[in-house]
Amino acid sequence: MCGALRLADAGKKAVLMGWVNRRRDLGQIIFVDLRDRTGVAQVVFSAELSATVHEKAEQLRNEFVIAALGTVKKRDADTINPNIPTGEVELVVDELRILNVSKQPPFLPSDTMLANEEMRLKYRYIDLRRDAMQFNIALRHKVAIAIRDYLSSQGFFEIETPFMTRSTPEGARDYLVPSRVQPGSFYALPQSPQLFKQILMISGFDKYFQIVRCFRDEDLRADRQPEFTQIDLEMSYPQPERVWETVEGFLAAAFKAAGHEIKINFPRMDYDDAMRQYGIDKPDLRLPALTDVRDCFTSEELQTLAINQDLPVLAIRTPKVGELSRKERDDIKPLFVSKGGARVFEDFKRIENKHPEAAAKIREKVRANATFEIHQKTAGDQDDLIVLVVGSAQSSADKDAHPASKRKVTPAEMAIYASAGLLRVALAQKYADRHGIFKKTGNPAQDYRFLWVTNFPMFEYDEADKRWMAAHHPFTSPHEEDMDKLETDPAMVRALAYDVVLNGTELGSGSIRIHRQDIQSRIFHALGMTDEESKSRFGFFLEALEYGTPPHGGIALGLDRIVMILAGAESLREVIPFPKTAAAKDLMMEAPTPVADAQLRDLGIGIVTKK
RNA sequence: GGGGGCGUAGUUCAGUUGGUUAGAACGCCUGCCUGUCACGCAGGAGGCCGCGGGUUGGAGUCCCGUCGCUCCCGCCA
Repeated sequence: MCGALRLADAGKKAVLMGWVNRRRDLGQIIFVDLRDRTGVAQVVFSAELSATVHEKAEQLRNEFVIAALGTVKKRDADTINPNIPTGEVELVVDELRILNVSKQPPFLPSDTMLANEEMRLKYRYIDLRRDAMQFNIALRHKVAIAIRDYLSSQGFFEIETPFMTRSTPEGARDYLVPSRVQPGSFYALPQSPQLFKQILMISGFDKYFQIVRCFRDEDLRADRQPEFTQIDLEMSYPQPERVWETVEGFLAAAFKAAGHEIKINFPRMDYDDAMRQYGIDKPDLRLPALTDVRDCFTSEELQTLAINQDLPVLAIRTPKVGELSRKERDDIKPLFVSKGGARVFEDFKRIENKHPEAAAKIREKVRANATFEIHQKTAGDQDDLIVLVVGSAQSSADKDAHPASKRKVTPAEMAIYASAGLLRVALAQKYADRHGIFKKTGNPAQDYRFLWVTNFPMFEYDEADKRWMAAHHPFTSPHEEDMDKLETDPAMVRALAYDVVLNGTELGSGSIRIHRQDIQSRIFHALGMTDEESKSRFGFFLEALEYGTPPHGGIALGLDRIVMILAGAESLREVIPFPKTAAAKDLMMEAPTPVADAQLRDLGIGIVTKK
């Protein structure tokens, strides 16, 4: 293989096959960098050696596929290329076969400048030839194998579950597959194998896993594709800690396969604390926490500044960003998303001018608050950017009206925390070059900040539908001690649910499940489902629960996201060979497409054009 | 569903206040070149300025619409 040639091979006969990555035609001598999966090697065509071979080599162009037969030669000292692993040798060719020619590609795998997304996706087979993509796909393979091996060694069985299954109206939109044999009926592609894996527990396969494709027909993001791969697992009789150990074990194996030794026993944090300290349920621990600096102001000051005294005043610290110019302060504004009554006080200078005492207190308090920070030594506090997010004086007048207003973090407070949490991340991304926190240090303990977020609320209130929804999913078990509040005070019920978070990305989400039919029914009730409804949607499952279901629980992690972070990529598209665009299209295959009328007739489907 | 960014040569981009024949780099083609490795040198070809409409004496540039790519909010049990 091209990339494998080494000094030790000098003198050997060799055949290299691959693509012409670059050619350098010097007249009587032609150099070609030949590329395959393993790397590049220089092959030499000399007119002196063979006029016919040299003549043929003159026809070579980028991306031609060739076989070069010759002798591996140690390069002269002054012609060694230290920039490539094969740079000490070259293949002196005495026979050249052109296996295939190539049209001029729209872009070259060797280009330093990246073509735009549209081009890359349309000509994905060329984009995938690039080193970076070859590396990412190889990394994905290694990670998947490591996880399989680890889970298998821990006694887990990899068991497949159907792709054509039943639509469940809860949750994400389903991708539907029409049935020809049952006209008018549809299968759904699984959003996850949730019910199947629970059924497997009921079936006695007490440790299950699967690296499995899941499908959700929702709008995309850089870290969301309509089809994505989960590491799905479930086990019988576990405490949450058993699940966490398992996850930490396979993540350690996966990161090891990628060359990183991570420390296990990830820190744990209650959902409430995550929201209060970071304003988000997936905190990026690399960045400083939020600080409530309400007590740094006097009551009069708060009034003067039109700040709501009953709501937190949150300081966002972004290290080493320094003071912002007038223009930069304007640039921040679009980053801010107000969740309801929240307002941004981007001009900290104004507070320093008018309320110097408060400003000094804020600086002190913010710097002292470094709960989970481990490596930001700020050179001096002048270097930090401080932005305040506050509640408008008139906001949250009706706060008691909300069904969740008795929670530890009230909905009105939550709006401020959430707004600040989003801005905190947005600022850090915008000024990443200045604070350098996102740059890899080579120390896994700093580069990869894992976290378990636990004790999520069981239900979220849907303002639009005026009803409670399952925060995780309706098969999640409530805390034992909250069981009595299911009917009386659903807002206060905590779930035995947990997320594993890495650097602000939710890697996975799981829970201990309900294993008793009566409790499952109560949950469906709490979600506003009648007996008839729950029976028609989940009857088979409720029935299964009645035949000796062991306690069980599990989790599912996004393989794509894990690989994305390991690859240092900004988008899932960089680690998925054939991804879809933001509009869920495959630009290479040109999917989806309309289908022939005959096909539709066969399925008993008519198309209604939307206005 | 909403908001932001982008769309000009094969590719990546520049294009001033609306003003001659729309530029650069890389790639491509031709020629020269025996140690290059992002080879070099000389010459050349290559443009529906995403698409449609409007304003204007005149539009790559301004306005409206539309399509595509992208990021974010909503959404993703």
